[in-house]
Amino acid sequence: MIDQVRRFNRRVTQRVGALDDHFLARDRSLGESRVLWEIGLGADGCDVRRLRAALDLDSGYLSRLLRSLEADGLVTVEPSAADGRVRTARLTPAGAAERSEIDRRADDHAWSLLAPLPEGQRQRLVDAMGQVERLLTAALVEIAPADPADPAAEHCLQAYYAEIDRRFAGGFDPARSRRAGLDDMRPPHGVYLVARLGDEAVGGGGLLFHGDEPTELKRLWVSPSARGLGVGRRLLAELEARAAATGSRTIRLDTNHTLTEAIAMYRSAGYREVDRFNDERYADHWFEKDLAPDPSGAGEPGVRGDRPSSGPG
Amino acid sequence: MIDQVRRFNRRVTQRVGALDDHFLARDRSLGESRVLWEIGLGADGCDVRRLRAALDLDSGYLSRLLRSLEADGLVTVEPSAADGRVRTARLTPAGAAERSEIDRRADDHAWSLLAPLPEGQRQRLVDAMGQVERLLTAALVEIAPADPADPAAEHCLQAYYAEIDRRFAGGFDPARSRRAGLDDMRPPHGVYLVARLGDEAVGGGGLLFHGDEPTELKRLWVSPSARGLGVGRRLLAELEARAAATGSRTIRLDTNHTLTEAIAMYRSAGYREVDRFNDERYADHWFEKDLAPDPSGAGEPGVRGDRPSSGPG
DNA sequence: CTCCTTGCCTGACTAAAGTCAGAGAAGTGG
DNA sequence: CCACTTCTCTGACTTTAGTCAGGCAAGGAG
Repeated sequence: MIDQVRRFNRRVTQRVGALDDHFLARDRSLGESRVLWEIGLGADGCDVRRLRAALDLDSGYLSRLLRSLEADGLVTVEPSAADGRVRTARLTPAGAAERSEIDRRADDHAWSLLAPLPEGQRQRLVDAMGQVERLLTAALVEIAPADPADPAAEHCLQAYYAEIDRRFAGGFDPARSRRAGLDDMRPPHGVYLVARLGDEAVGGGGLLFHGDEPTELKRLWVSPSARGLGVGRRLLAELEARAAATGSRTIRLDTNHTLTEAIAMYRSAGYREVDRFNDERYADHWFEKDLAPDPSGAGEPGVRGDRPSSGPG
Repeated sequence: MIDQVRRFNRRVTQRVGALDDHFLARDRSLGESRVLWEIGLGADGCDVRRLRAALDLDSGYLSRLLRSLEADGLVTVEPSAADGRVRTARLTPAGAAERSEIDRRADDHAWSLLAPLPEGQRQRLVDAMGQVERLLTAALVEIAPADPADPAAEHCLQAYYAEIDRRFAGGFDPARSRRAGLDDMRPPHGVYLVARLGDEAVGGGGLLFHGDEPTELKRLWVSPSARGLGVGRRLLAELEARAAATGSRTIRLDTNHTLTEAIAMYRSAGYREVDRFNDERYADHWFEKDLAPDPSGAGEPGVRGDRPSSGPG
C-alpha cells in the first residue's frame, strides 16, 4: 500500500509537479505568479492579510512581491475602506490579462496530460483523479469534541436546523421539538463532536447519555460541501465509540423520512428500525443499534467478540 | 474534465508536494538528498553522468553536490574502471544509513496520507492512486514508425520471438515460420511501429501490404512491464489507421491459441475469427476485420458513418 | 489620552538552486 | 600523432525563496 502511494507520488510530482514550477510563471518568478493568481481569485481583489494566510508567506516577503507586481503595473494596493491598517490588492487590466494567460497555460498543461490517451482511458484517468482528490480531502477532515456553544459547533447546529426547516414539509420550529439544548450535549450529560476541514466546520453530531437507558444520537449533520467524503460515517462511528466508552449498550435515534441519505446511512451502519420510543413530533422513524462493549472498559467478557487486528495503524 | 485535472493537481501538490520539499531532507538540502537517494537506487553506485540524466542537473551543480556529500562522508566518488572519464559515486555505510532514514520518512509520510481514513476508503484511495499512476504512465507512451533494423525495433522483435518461444509448446523457430523478414516491414511493402516509454521500447507491431489483398498484421508485441496500459490497443488502432490510409479495406492476422490476451484484444477490437487463410505452421487461429475507409482518402461516401464530435481535440 | 495590538512595510541578511565559461584529463577516429 | 569529443570539475556569477528585527500608522480597550 505504502509502495503504491510512493509510486504515485513520484509519478505525479514528475508529471504534475512540473506544473507548479516554471510552466505557469512566464518570465515572472513563481512567487509573483502565485500572488497574481490568488489576488484574481475573488471578484474584487484580496486583502493582503488574506493573501498571506492563503499562500502562507512571510509578511515581508509578500510585501516585496506586491511591490514588484505593482512596479510592473499588474496590481494596485490601496488601504481598505473598512480598516485603515488593512490593504487591499487588486488586479489592473494588465494584471487580469496576465492572470488569464497563466490560467490558459494551466489549462493547456492539464489537457496535455489527457491528450495522448484514447477517450476511454482519458475518462478513467479523470475519474480516478476525482477519487484521489476526494479521498485526500477526506483524509484532512478531523473530528474532535467541541462545546456546543463554540462557534464551529454553533454553525453546524444552525445549518442543521436550517436544512431540516427547508426539507420538512411545513418547516421545523425548534421550540416545538423535544428539548436538546446546548447544555444537554455537554459532559457529563452528553457530548458534541465537530468535523473540521481546515478551518471550516463541515459536520457535527451529538449524544445524550441517559444513565442505564440507551444513549440518544442527536443533530447529526454534514455540510453539503463535504458530502460523499464519509464524514457522516466517521462521526457516527466516533459517537458510537464514545457511547460505548461510557458503558452504554445501546444507541438510538429518531429521524424523519425526508432525510433519506441519513436513513440509508443508519441502515448500512447496522441500525435497525424500531417502534416509536419518544414523542418527538417531527420524527416518523426510530432506529436502534446494539453497541459492542468498550474494549478498554469493563464489558461482560462473553459478549466481546474477536475482531481481526486491523493493520499497522 | 480539465477542471477536474486542475483540482486534482492543486490538491495533490498541496498534500503530496509537501513530500518532495523539506519533509525528506533532514538538515540536508533537498538537492543533496535527491542525489543521495538516487545513488542508492542501484545496487553498486551510479555513474555521475547517469545521475545527471536522472535528476536533470547541471554538471557543475551536481559536482558541487557530490563534493558536499563526500565531505560529509556519505559518498565516495571514484573513476570508473571501464572509462577513465566517467566517475562512479557509491554510498558509504553512513550514506546508506542516511538514505534509509530518508526512505523511512517517505514511508511515514505516505502512511500519513492513509492513516486518517477508515479501511474501506483507504483501499479505495490506494486503488485510485494506482489508476492515476498507470494512466499517467500510459500517457507518456509514444508510438511512431521505425525501421525494423533500428535498435528499438530490433529489441521488440527479439523480445517477441523470445516470448513466443517460451509460450508455444515445442518452442518457436523463426526459420520454420512464414517469412516476414526485416525488409518486408519497411515502406512501401509494409510498416513497423514502435511504442516508447521514455527511452525504453515497450511495444511494437508491423504490417505487410499485399496490394488488393488484405493487409496482414505481424509481430504485435507489448513488453510485460507495460501491459495493462492499453499500449497494444493503441498500436493496433494506429496500425489499422495506417492500413486504411494505404487504401486497404481489410486487415487480417494469424495467431496461436496460447496468446490468450492478444486473442481477447483482437476480439474486443472487432476482429472476427475466420478460416485458415495461410499455411503458417505456428498458427491455429485466424482473424479478420473490415476497415472503415481512410477519412482523408477516397473511400466510398456511403460507408462512412456519422461520428460524434469528440471534444476539444 | 495612554497603552497595547494588528497590519504592513523596509532593510539586512542567508541558503538554496541554478547558470555559464573554461580547464583539464580521458577516450576516439583518422 | 592530431584534432575532436566526452566527462567531470572549479570558479564566478545570478535569481529565487525565505527569515528576522524593527519601525510606523491605524484601531481598540481602558
